Amino acid sequence: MPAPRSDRARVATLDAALALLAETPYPRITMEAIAARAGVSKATLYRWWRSKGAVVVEALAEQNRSADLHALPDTGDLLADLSAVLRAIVDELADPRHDALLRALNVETLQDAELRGQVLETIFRPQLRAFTARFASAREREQIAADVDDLEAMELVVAPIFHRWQQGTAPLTHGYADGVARRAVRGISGS
Amino acid sequence: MPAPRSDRARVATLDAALALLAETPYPRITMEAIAARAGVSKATLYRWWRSKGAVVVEALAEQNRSADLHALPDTGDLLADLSAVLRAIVDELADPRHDALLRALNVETLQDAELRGQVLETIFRPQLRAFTARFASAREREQIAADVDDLEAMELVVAPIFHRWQQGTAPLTHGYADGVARRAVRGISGS
Amino acid sequence: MPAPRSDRARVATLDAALALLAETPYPRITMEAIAARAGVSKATLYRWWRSKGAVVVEALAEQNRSADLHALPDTGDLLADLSAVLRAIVDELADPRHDALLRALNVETLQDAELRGQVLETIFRPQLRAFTARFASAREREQIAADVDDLEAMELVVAPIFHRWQQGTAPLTHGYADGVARRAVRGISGS
Amino acid sequence: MPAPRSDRARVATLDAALALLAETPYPRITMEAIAARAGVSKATLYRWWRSKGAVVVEALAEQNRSADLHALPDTGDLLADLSAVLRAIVDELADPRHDALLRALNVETLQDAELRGQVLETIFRPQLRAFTARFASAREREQIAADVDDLEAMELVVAPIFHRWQQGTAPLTHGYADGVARRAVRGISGS
DNA sequence: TTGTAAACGAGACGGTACGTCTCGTCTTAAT
DNA sequence: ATTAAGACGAGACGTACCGTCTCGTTTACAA
Repeated sequence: MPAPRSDRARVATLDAALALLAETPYPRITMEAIAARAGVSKATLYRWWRSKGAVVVEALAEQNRSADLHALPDTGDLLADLSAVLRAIVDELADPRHDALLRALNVETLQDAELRGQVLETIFRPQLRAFTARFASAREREQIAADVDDLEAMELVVAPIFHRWQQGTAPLTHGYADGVARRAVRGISGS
Repeated sequence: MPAPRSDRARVATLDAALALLAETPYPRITMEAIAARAGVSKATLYRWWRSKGAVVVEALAEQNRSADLHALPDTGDLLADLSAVLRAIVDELADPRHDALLRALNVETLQDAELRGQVLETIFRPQLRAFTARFASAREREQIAADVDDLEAMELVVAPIFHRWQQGTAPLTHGYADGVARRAVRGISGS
Repeated sequence: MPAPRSDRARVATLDAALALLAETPYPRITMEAIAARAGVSKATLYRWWRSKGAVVVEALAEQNRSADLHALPDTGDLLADLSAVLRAIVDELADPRHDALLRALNVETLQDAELRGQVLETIFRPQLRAFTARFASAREREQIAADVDDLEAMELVVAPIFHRWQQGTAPLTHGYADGVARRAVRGISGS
Repeated sequence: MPAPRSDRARVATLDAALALLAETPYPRITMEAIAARAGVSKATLYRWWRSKGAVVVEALAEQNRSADLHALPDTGDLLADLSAVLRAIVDELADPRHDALLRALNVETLQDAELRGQVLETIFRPQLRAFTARFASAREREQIAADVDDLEAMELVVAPIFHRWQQGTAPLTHGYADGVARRAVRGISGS
């Protein structure tokens, strides 16, 4: 009998969050600002989201759904394909917009296990599936050891990239992406 | 006649920060609380540190200096040694105290490039040197490919652990540590 | 054709208001709470009453109607009778329940002329009539000057009590009630 | 050693409160608005005053101090003097500005015993002293009964006026003021 | 000059209550 | 028996304040 949840409010909120993320340093974004920008009341915000992080995570998840980035190339050459993927990631991370977004996301998930789970489901999982697909084809060609599962393989491939990005241990270049791909492919290959 | 910077205040501040980190969720720690706990005025705090993050980073750096964790075992068996190291890291990360500390550190460095650099110098660099020492011995035995530098090797080894820890993609076990060590050693090996 | 006003809702609302008045400091009573307590929707509340004050005034008027406090003693001794009445008022005002109720009522009527009129009609007027009856009998005995009307007389009698109650200028005792009665009777007496 | 209370903030706050009282219906005045108008932070407001009412009471007390309305005429004719005073009060209450102020004041004191005490000290007491002075001179002429104290006398005189003002039982005219004065003087007179 | 203590302006926080507004359901009478 | 006006419950919504908190600065005094 009560009025159902307003989809307008929901969409406006997520849009506002994305817009603010694009123009404002993350920690300076406030619930107050999101509410104002969305033309939505704070009461409504807090009714549906626990925190700024929760809004942002859902916004990014939404955005991720529409985008169908989720397919890896399959030329038959695993090393080449992974190199391409890692280079693409490196390029994305070089974009200040994307960089800021990802930092914001990590700041939140570092501190909130529930959001971590949500990100896992809505953002990480689809990407893992893309890797799984590519790995399946590689396994047919016996390019991957039998005792390595898809998650382990994916993490060996991508973790060094994100590590360098996050810690800033050294410049994040295409060259590094190629090196990581080479070492990772060797690492997961059978014999 | 001018009073020089009070070392008492400095030490008290860093101690207070560490104490608070041990008992309070990081985002709820405030400069106010650090000042109160240290018996130091906020003015003094802000005179010497830019932010909560800066205090915390310096406190952890200090702590890191005293501890001499910085040496890897060298039994001649690279895989075994790295497995041991990764297992030790996994154990540390399982400690809620350590877990919270590292999350706090990452939250700050994600958002502040200057702190990132500071952490790099005072915390990461010493650890890298420990790996470098171990890798040098491995290179003599030709267990590491010539075109892999120490930083690249180290990141291949440790990044998957930290990735899984941070993202919570799956449980962080000794078994995973062993697997990562195995794949990474293969990945950086020559021939 | 339309559904008529639901008496159930009306009664439930007024009952809820009285119940809340008995247990909660007035300014902390809310329309929200009245609605919830009465099992009535806020829309219904606002359909029939302009404000919290309007609900409360009607509730008290209702309550006042059932009670037939409205008769003054008539022993022939005007001073004694008025003393008794004023002592009774003093006793009522000493009851925290009654005290709170009357404060709430005054808070509302101070700020809302319409409610003031309503209270005048439903609460004050019946009490005035009781005084009028007693004064009529006094006039027969020529105990009241001809140029003093009933309202003037009543106000001289009761106002000092309410003034002391409201302003807290001094303790509100039976002794004071007697004094006020004595002075007022003298004040309204002929020659 | 600490910074003392800022008099600038205090004065700005009280001024802002008075200004708002002059232009805005009392219940629509908010702490928020007072803070904004005064250029003072809400934290400072709440540091020094418990509530809106507390600010207003102090503001009016301050204003009252500067004004020295506090002296009654003394022509020797008690009735005439009191008539004049009551007429002056009636005139004041007819001024919408003053009316609103006094209603606001009563709304607060009705609900807050502490404020009531404060008003008693800072506003009522000085006025009582003025009456006391006039009554002293009347007592010398034996115009007041010995068993009537000054407070009792004053309340008999002024309460009917304020009662009619507050309850709106009938129009508040000079004629009524004269009548009240006449009855009250008779009521407190000896013989 | 340095440090301490506390007040300050700014403004976000999480939350409450307001009064309005859909919703569907239920209750009347007048068809 | 059907309809339609409208009262009703539930509760979501935008608006506006609440009273508290954090933060970095400032002020005034002490050492």
